[in-house]
Amino acid sequence: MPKRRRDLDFRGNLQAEVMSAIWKLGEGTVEDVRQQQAQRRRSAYTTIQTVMNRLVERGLLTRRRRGNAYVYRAEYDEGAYLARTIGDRLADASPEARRSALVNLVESLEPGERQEVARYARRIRRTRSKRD
Amino acid sequence: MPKRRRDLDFRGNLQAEVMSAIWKLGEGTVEDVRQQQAQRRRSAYTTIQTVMNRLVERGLLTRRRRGNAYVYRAEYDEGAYLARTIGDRLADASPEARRSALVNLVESLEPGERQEVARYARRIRRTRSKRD
DNA sequence: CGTTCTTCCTACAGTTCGTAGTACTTCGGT
DNA sequence: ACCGAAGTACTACGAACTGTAGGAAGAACG
Repeated sequence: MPKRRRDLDFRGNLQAEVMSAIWKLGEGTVEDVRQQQAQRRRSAYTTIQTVMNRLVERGLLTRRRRGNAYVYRAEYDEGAYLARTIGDRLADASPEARRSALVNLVESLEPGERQEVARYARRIRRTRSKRD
Repeated sequence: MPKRRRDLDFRGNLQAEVMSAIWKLGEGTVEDVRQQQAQRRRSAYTTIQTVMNRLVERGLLTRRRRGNAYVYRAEYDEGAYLARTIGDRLADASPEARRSALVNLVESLEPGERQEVARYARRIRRTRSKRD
């Protein structure tokens, strides 16, 4: 009987859409998020509400009252969330796969990003070598 | 009504366990995979079989006959799979989040890995700068 | 043939997701 | 003080995914 709960993570498309909207807006009400959807395929108010409350239950969003309504915000910013889920994946992998994935990853970066990664890596190295 | 299918991806624990076993073994039969489970919580033969066949349906495993039984192998090696799912995540993220996640990621690497990443990044840069 | 290994097909209950209706609450007016 | 609009809470439901596995049936061997 399935009972897991990968702690932080969401699989659904709508959930991803909601998180994405909140990250973009910084914070927002149910209606705000709803307005972010293309007017064509806009969900019912209650649909978004349900999804958002489920995300609150799971600790991905928090909400606080503002007047009559609730304003939701993300518990983690997008970068942190991303880093975390990626880190989890890497953590579960074998060392070889990890290595291989990193190489692939570097390969896929934009030149600017690659440069920044390299620079940052070097910086850490310099900083830490003083202490070791 | 949920209809998605994130193409390549699996969420279940048992599925992850199976993939992991196959990656470790290189290839294997249902029984081989089953033997990889701790004897305590070993699933029924048919349970593993079902899961493996579902993974075949989704293109994560392939199988071919060997005598009476089927031998399963992974369609993608672990590194490729990992790189791919991570790449997908990064692709969906905003540029800032992407950047931030990469920095976090570099931070979390082992010194050796970090060095390798930096070296590899530099190598690509050198190689490609000749052409630009 | 009977036993054994395996496969195929079928089933089922627990969970997540998307979707939304209904009924209640609360606030800003009139 | 009463009404309508906005928002919330609660409830529901079907589809998909998962883990779990039983039973029928085929191939293989003694």
